[in-house]
Amino acid sequence: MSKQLQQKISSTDQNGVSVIQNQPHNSALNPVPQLVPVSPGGGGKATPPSKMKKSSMDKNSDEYRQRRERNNLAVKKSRMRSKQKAQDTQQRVNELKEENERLEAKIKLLSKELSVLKDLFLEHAHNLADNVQPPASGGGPGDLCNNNNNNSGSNSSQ
Amino acid sequence: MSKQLQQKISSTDQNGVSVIQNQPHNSALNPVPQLVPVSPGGGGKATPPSKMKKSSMDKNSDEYRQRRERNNLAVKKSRMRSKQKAQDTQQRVNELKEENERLEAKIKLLSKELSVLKDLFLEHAHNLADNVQPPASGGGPGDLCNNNNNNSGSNSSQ
DNA sequence: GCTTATTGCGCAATCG
DNA sequence: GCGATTGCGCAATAAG
Repeated sequence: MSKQLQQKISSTDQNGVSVIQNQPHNSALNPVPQLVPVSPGGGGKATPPSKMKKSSMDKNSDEYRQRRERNNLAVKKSRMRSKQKAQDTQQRVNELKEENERLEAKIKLLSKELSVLKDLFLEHAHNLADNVQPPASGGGPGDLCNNNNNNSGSNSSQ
Repeated sequence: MSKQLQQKISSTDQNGVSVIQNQPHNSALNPVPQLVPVSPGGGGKATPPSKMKKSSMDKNSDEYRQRRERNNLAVKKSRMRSKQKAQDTQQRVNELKEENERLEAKIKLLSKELSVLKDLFLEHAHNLADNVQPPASGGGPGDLCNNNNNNSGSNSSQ
């Protein structure tokens, strides 16, 4: 992760020329009339800086083709990985979303349970304050011995 | 989103030739002696199928260059978006992870609260049983409110 | 049937 | 020197 100038540098393309002539070795059919510069070690050259690194710069060179092919392979591999990673990340998102929902559901349930228990507590406190034991009137669940059974299904492991 | 054959088809490259000569119009510096095939519509062409769709196939054609340039732009744009999207996805993962942790913490807290309340309840129930209710005669367990309480401290979720 | 968007691929520069 | 990444352009499709 440290490429910025590459853009400019790579734009060497602009002045340069890239010829692609894809034929490793099996040249059974060679329809292309060989339009390669073929000016590697030779003389002239009009390219400004003129690098001329090695003889490997030869497009005809066997070595050049090998290097290219290897690089192409590497590129393909790298891209596959990259794509795979992206996919994995996407999947991770989905998984996390699901887990989130589960957790929220659990929170909801626990909250409800807590609320019920607190209500029970309050009511009981009232009863104590008012009297000692008024007959449980209507709505209120005065039954203290009937509470901890709703959580039976809430222990869904993780 | 449906490419599979493209691989094979695109490998037309293999027999074909791709010449890149990057010079929109601004040819201030033109060190390269123009090594373009220049055999678009003109000459024989040895490419097997030989499509020759239109005159737009001319590499020299002005229109061709324009289309190429536009496509290059589109490509760049598309790739930028793609990259952006990937980044966003990654970020989403981080956010979701954080939220997950928050939720789990909350669950832990609620569970603890619940546990405490339940214990309180139990204790109270016992008191009631002991005091209000006279000890039921006989050895039988007169405690009616005591059946499912072993789980008091065992709110171990996951 | 045009245009733009997306995708696979190869090249070259660069990084590690 | 070598493989891995990355920006870029090309061509074939897909999508609109």
